[in-house]
Amino acid sequence: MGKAFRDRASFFKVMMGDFKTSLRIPTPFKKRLRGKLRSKSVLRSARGGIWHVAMRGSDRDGWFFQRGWEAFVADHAVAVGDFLVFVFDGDIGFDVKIYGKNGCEKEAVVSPKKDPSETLVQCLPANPNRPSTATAERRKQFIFGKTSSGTFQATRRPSIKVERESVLEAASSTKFIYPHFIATCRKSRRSYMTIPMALVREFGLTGKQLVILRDPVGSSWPVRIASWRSGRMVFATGWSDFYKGNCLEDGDVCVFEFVQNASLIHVHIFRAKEVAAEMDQKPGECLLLDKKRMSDDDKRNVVQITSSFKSGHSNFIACWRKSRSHFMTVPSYLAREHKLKMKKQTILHDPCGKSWQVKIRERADGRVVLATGWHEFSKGNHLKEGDTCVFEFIRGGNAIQVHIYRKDESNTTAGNGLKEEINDQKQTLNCSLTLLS
DNA sequence: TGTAATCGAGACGAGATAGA
DNA sequence: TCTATCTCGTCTCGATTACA
Repeated sequence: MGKAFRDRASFFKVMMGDFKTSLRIPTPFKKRLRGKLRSKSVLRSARGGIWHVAMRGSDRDGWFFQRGWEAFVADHAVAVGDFLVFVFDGDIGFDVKIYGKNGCEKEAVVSPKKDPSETLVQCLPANPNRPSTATAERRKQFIFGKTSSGTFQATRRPSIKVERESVLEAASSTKFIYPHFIATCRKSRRSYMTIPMALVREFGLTGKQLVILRDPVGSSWPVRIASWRSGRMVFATGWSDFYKGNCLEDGDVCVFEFVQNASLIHVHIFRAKEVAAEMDQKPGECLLLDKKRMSDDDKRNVVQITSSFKSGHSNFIACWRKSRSHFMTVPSYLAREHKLKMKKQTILHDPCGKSWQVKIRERADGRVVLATGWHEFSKGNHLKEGDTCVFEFIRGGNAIQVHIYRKDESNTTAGNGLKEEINDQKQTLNCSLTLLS
């Protein structure tokens, strides 16, 4: 067990009176840390999310958590009589533990607030010129793809359950200040955790032997970094202690946030069971292809779509590119699920209702692609670089409804009631295309 | 224009090995 | 014997290149 909660500056507050809009910081605490506290601070809850709060006030009238505090209160259902412990991390903010009136620690009620404009953008693509880093993220997307049957069918991962998609989404949607990577815990990896090569290169980890992992409750865990013969770098000795000490389970998602130039790594934990319970009523979401290759605009565009697009059918999203002008790869598990290899051809329905016959080809490496006919579909629907297509398998997979989200149109709606506008976008698009034709 | 082959990189499961 | 650590082979994809 590493450095514990009690070893850092901290204070506690019992929630009384008008605590929902602002919270007074004890004056002695403020004086003690004079110069160390920032006007913009962050609160980290035990479940791993981050809330940004502004610190306002004066030495005469006292200092308060204000803007942003209200959201923290709401997200954690903080109530009168709750007991909160704030532990200063010595840098940017506080780790917060919340105890209810029954004396037990409370869990967060909802996921940290999402900001579609920033989601996905802060995950570190260490070197955008290297396709391999995109591959890593891309693979995660495929691994967590959803089928209409609600289970995953990746060949090598037959037992993965649907909650993993949710917990990964919750982790991906949370804002983090520093470069970070996201990894799913598995029993088979309880004794080590692979570090993406992008981060290894970015932080020069090859020369490092020890890092400190800080868990959500503020405990520090020294973990050795091992370099394997394959070139892979992993959290080795010490990781299993962290795994057990934080009661990690198969499917839980950890976000490793590299602070202080990677000598200290904050680990945010998203428990699969908890997130799955929250997401129970959330219908199937889309599978996104190779988001790391996208521009920031495209990412924002797609995030808006994924947050608004709901379907009971299996589906996937792809950004249109010149390299995909002649064929479009279908994720392998969806191809298997709908037996596309046997079908040889399928029907694409565009947003105008027009049908396009497209041949299905199996490439030598086993990949299934939309081939002859796809190019005509692209031209006929005026697809351009950056446009986003959602492929929804309908009629038992015998046809595919293609929803098109124009890059230009999406950009113009950014920031203004996005969800409602995106929901209406299909209709707008249908009208504009009807006019064009 | 359309299709196929190849490459590179990393995730992952399974199994081997080392050590307590 | 059990657990931790390490290695290997398989799988996946987009990009690139070659060819018809």
